[in-house]
Amino acid sequence: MNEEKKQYEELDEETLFVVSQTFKALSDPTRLRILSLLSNREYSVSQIAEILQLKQSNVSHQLRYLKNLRLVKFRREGTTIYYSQDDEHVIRMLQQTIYHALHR
Amino acid sequence: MNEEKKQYEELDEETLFVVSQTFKALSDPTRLRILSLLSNREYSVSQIAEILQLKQSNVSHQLRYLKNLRLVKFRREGTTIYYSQDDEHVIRMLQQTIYHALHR
DNA sequence: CGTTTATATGTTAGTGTATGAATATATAAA
DNA sequence: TTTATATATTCATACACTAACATATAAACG
Repeated sequence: MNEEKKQYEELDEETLFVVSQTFKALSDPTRLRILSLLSNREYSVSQIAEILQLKQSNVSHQLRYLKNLRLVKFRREGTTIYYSQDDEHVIRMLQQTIYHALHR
Repeated sequence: MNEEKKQYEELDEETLFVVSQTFKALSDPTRLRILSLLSNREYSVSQIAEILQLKQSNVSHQLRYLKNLRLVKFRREGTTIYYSQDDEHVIRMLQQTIYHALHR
């Protein structure tokens, strides 16, 4: 009745950090909206700001955050920078969870 | 070159809230460790605290948090309360993400 | 009832995060 | 090279979150 505790193998710290970071990226409504938008196709920063009614600086902040986690990528075209999603797994997870939330 | 903005249908606020809440639950390392532990089988509060080396009050707080989101459930046996996971979808998502993090 | 054990809750200090205003940088066009 | 446009960054601030300690509640049992 006492030995049963011993079996569980803990997650290593590195994995724990990566996983929690990933979920943290998805825990903010603004980032969720941006990622959800980008799951379809690429958009420029100003397009994102206009569509989602956000300040440009806010969009830039969140895109940097997402870029650091390699959840989005970008390409430049003149002065315009187009962002798109860069992690199929995360996008799939997001869409599944949205579906799940809509059909509860 | 201007009309392409109009198509995107925004997530409604309720869904956005539910989804971000769910991910927020998973964004904290302590809650992740607890949920990961509970994905196998049920454990009492004191067992969780001992296995994960957490303060009892901390475990209780996190369990209440997870319970409010219906991610865990519990049953009482005398003074002991056993908690177990209560959302297959979230557990699956967690395990997939752990797997993904381990094999990158 | 009083005591012990298991769990829950209130409170608070420290830390982290999201946002916006102002400003800087970068590219293109004139 | 000046000007306009798009994006990034810096800085300040308000707010949220985590974890710990202290305390309360609830059940079991003598």
